[in-house]
Formats: sequence, C-alpha cells, structure tokens
Amino acid sequence: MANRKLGDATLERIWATIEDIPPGRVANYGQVAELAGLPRGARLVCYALRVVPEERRIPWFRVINAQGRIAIAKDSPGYKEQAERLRAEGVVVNGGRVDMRKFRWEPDLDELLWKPSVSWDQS
DNA sequence: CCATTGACCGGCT
DNA sequence: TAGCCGGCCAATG
Repeated sequence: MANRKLGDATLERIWATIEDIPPGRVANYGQVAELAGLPRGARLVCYALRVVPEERRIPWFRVINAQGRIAIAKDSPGYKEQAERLRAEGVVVNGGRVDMRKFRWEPDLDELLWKPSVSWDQS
C-alpha cells in the first residue's frame, strides 16, 4: 500500500471504531475520529474509509456527516447503496438525510440499554 | 519546512 | 436553506 498517508495503528483504530457502531444507528466522521482518539480528525476518517481493504467488511454505510446527510456524491453508485443498507436495518433516510436526533449512535447510552450489568454498582 | 490528501466541520454571510 | 471559507489532522516525499 504505497499510497497510504496514515499508519497501520491509526487506520486500525478508525476501522475498529466504525465496527463498533451498532446496526440501526449512525455516527458522523468527527465522532468516529474522536472515539478513535483523534480529536478533530474527521478527515482522517475519510482517508481511512477510502483505503479500507475490500475483504474487511466494515459498516462504512453507518458513517455520515455531521449534518446528518450521506456524504457520498448523490450521483455515485455508493450513495444509493448506503441509503438502502441503512434502510435495511431500520434507519429512515429521506433525500439522503437521517434524523440524527433519533439515529445518532450514543455509545454511553447504548451501554446502559444493552449491557445493564456493566457497572453502576461497582465503583 | 512545504505541499498533498481525504465520503469533514463549524461559523458566518 | 445554501454556499463559501478557513481550519483541521496524520503521514509521506
């Protein structure tokens, strides 16, 4: 991979973070960067997505921009695919936009909802 | 040090 | 609501 601007460790953290986004929810670039330990590194996420190997099937379609819109060009094939795959798991997409208030991934909240046992009884 | 790259972000017309 | 603009970061040559 000669045309890579990011190191393996960085790419790995970004990809892993994206893999953590649960089905039916979306995250924006800045959020993924932040969770990956790269504050304000939204553009690094763009790059990471661009070079992600085909065999590694990460849920790239769950990543949209901070305005709640699909980031790929509307006339590209990927745009349609992203919308379809999101709808397939229950995310409502209208004119390329998603209501972030309803579908934004909130890691902390999900922890509480899906893994109630993790810890509010231990300190 | 400078330029380059990326499916961005936030503030401001 | 829609653009424009400057800023943003990691890594490379």
